[in-house]
Amino acid sequence: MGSTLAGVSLHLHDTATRTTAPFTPVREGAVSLYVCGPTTQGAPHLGHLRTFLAVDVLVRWLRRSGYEVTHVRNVTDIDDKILVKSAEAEAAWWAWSLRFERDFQDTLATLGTLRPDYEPRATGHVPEMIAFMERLIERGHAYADGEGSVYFDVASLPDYGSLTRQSLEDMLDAGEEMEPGKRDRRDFALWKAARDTEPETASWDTPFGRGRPGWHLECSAMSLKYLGETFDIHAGGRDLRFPHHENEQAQSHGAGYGFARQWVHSGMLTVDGMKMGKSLDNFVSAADALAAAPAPVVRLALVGGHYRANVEYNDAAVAEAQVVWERFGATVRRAAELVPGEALAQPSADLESVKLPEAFVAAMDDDLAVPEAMAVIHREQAALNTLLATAAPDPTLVAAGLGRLRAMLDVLGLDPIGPQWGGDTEDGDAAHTALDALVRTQLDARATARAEKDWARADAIRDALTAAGIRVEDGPDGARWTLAPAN
RNA sequence: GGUGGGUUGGCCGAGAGGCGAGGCAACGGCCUGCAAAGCCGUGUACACGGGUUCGAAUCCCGUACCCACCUCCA
Repeated sequence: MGSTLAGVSLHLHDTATRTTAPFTPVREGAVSLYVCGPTTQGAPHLGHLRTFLAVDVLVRWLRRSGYEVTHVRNVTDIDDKILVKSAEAEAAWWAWSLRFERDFQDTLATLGTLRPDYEPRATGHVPEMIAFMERLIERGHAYADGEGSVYFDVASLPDYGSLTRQSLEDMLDAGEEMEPGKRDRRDFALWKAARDTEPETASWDTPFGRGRPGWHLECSAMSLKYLGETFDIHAGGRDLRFPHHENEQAQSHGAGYGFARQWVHSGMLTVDGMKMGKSLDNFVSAADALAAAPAPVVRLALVGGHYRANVEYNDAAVAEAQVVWERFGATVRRAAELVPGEALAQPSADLESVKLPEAFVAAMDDDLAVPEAMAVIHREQAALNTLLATAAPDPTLVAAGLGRLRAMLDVLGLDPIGPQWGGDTEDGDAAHTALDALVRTQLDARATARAEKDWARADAIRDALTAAGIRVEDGPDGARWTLAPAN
């Protein structure tokens, strides 16, 4: 690790400049990355997950490239909707929030994502937010309305709108109702005054009155605390660009901080071409998706496209991912059987020493061109399959090909026998060992029948195994078996 | 109305001035006792109309349609 950093190779697209340029972090060899995490108002759906999966691939690639990555993903654990929904459910807002925070974390773990280095909660950073607001007020970019709310003075910041290229005049046209405490309807809330209808636990005392965090402010405060005044990458879903990211940037620039040097925005997950979401009621919950297909298949369906493009999610896409995933697994397992000793249970860490094919590196370095990288993976897989089809494949060559294939798949979090999918537990499992012994007796009987050219008996045995969900494959070195896919 | 993105073969999906990325499906072949798996081959596609060029899916002009954000949204 670390040695691959010779020269800048990764090029990343920056939403702010709309260009793809060489990536150079503030601190050589280290990358600081902030991503807007979930608002824990409800169960995760696939649209939410797509962003975090895209970031996961980015983090994996940065680490694989030798960077030391600090990955921070916040949890918005208090907001209007959390209060409304928890009240409707007659639950404490904080219990409601934690429930879905855990749901998100469990789901992301199921999908094989690496844990962020920290997942700060908004409610844990009230003092930092107060300090941030005081600083903004001092510098003339914010004002308190005297009722407990604090607003950002949009007109005070010349570069407001620069991230999304919107002019202040145009924003006036989008007619939003003027809230009483605002000086200008385009101003946004940094801090929201407590309301009588809301629980006592949902507000905090501040010099400006009692209230609770505004959505935008928390991200500026938390990124400052954990990543510093200037950090490398701010990531998030494309739909967050305005107002959220624009407002975050306004706050941090207004406070005199460099803030994010680069913006990475992922495309939306779509259904029939339209953004998956609650408002259209076209979303697929993570739970439903994971009940319908294995986790790695869902993962493949979500990370297989380019991160900046929209990804269409439907039954056909899942079915295709399923086929591709099974083929990856079949090739990797067949190859692993031929590599002596440790290779079977080779931990992912060892894959880091594998030299990746240049075409794969070039694809990933080109703004994470996963579809192109996939093409390289398929080529490597075909070559390995060809090798495996020969009578007595050279184990050294098999090991090399297997290492390359697994290492590439691992970058996408899709190594079929990697630790995130439980490793190669199938072979260590007692039930599997017993089943293997039983199936072997059947296969031996079939081999005898075949040797005697008793095709009827041989086929009857195979049919019985097939009916039991066992797929028989004849190869140059005899028959092998696999469990037919469950889904 | 403003801002940004898009329209590629049966389906999905890259590419971005000259060589048909890749995947799924289909068909054909090889292998096989037959299968399965695997391998090989087969598709001349780039919304429409003009233009630039020796050459355009790729550049320019125009048109149509779609999507996202501009309000909470990953």
